[in-house]
Amino acid sequence: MSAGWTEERVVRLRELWGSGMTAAQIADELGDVTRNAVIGKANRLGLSKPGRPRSVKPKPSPRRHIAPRPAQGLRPEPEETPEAPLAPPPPPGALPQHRRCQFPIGHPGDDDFRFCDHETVSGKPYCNYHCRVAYRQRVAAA
DNA sequence: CCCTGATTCGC
DNA sequence: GCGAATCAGG
Repeated sequence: MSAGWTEERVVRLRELWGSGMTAAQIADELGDVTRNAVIGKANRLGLSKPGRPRSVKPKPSPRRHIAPRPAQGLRPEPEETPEAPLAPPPPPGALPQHRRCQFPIGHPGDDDFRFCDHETVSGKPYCNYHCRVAYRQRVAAA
């Protein structure tokens, strides 16, 4: 079964990728994807560092042949993350669990891994800050 | 030979 | 858009 790249999974990918996790680790964490899929998706998202622009390749015809691709050149840089929520989350019991931001903080599997726990915005599973992080590209048009 | 991310290109 | 195959570097 292939769970497509839902927004939640994309968000996890972004966080994990930025957290210094390797593609293999991320793939294992997300599950149901290979590291190639993770890297491929990361590339499409505009992540990935232009450190090694692999270009010089004869490309004899290992698979099939030509495809009129005009090259990709520049890719849009992702916006910088907005202001981080420095304020501490509400104390336990101050909010019902379903009103707490479910955004993962830290490295999954790590000892201090936890969730954001700030108050959520509306019906969203995340707080104001993480909604912007999570749904950055969405809610644009119009 | 193991791993890493990056790119290409058929689907 | 997706991801295996492939590449290139450590």
